[in-house]
Amino acid sequence: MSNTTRMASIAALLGDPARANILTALMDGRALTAKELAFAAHVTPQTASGHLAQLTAASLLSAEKQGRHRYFRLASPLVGQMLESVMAVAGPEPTTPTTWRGGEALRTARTCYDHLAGRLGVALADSLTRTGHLALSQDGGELTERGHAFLCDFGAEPPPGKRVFCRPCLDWSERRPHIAGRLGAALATRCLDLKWIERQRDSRAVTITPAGTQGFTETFGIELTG
Amino acid sequence: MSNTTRMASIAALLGDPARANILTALMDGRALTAKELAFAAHVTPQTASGHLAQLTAASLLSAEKQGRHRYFRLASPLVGQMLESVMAVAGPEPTTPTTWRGGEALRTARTCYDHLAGRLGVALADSLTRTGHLALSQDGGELTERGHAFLCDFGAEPPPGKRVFCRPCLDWSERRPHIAGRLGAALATRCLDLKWIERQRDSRAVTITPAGTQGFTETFGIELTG
DNA sequence: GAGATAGTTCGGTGGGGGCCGAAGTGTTGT
DNA sequence: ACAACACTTCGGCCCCCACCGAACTATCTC
Repeated sequence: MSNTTRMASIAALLGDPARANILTALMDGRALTAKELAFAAHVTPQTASGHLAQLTAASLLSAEKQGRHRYFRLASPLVGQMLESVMAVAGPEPTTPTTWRGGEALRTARTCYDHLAGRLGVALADSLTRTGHLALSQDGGELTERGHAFLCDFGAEPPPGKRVFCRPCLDWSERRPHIAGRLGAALATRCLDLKWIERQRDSRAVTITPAGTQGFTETFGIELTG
Repeated sequence: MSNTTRMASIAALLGDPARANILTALMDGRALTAKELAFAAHVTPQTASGHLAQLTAASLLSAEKQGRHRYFRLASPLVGQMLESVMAVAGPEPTTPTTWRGGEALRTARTCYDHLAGRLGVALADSLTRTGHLALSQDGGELTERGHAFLCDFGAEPPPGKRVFCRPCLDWSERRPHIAGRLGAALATRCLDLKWIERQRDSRAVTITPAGTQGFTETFGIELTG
């Protein structure tokens, strides 16, 4: 296969609107699920699945399986550079401010299923670990006795249930683990109840209220500089 | 039209093998005719004409008419950067050495119809003008009496004919005029007869022989540093 | 185990677009 | 005037591929 033929096949992948939407949705470095990408591309999940298969086969995307989800991200910074250079030729606006700010909000704090992710989620996990309340291992986590008391006091005692108690979940924007499982869900629920955070419409992003800023600092020693 | 849609339509233009061949053929900054590009893309002139129309409509190429030819070139350096970034993702080899050296050879000296172009062609025009043998204007040129004698002595007296005697022709790699018309053809013919230059197979490039290097220096004061 | 959800595969449909032959326009050179 | 040449436009053919509905697998929750 010649040089230009390879180039053409790569460019052809970018040339479909659905795939272009998928790629631009991933341009800020986050990893998204197939369903989220289908929504971003305005196509059904089947169609998106086909596109995602093509993009990963061409090594434009890398995929990682996590539970019943598959997270996709740009395979390398080179791909992002390519997209930017095409956008530079295509249009006057480099990137719309709204898109970027939405991405920034998601990086700061967002939900991941029913628990917290983003800088806030990672900071919570760091705080509990650093203070000796929680021990996170590769595929699980245990509360210490002090940690259990601490969380009961906070009002985030995890309810009983068959679901796994605590599990580290790789945070795709921070690339470090946050807390999932019943424990993670209880923490998120309690923070919502306290109105430290608020869900946003049509987005997984959550906003940190002024009460939350104070509370996270006083209770967990968290200062988010985002 | 949204941001990503514009990007997709640009990328779709690169996504066709014929158009990709056309664009890569122009990557070294030269301007080529529609027919040459059709050959490079391995399609018929009609097909190439359609592709060229699309590429110029999208402002990826700029076209300039010269006589019965239309010269196409990349519309801006941004386009070249885009192509390079796609190639960077597409393949391990940035550019094959042979392609580049061919382009370099063409820049040094080549034929343009029946006269000389490239650095050599421009240098010849410069030399004759500087020494007061030739006066080039916007759309023509005249030999001085001394210039006529000089060329007769050199053995490049232009034959009579209906064709225009001398005309400046914009050199697409040097972006400065070289000499066309009967005068340009006579110069080229004489240089070939003297074996100062030799045609190459399957290319418009010409090579300068050792005799040529000496002759161009002694007779015209030309030193090509290419 | 039952139900829900994420993702994939398969088959059929439809539209878009690349390709060339033929014919038309404009320019060049004798 | 005439032939040669560069280039374009038109018309029709045909293939490729994006798309979705339906059905299937895998995982999670209860």
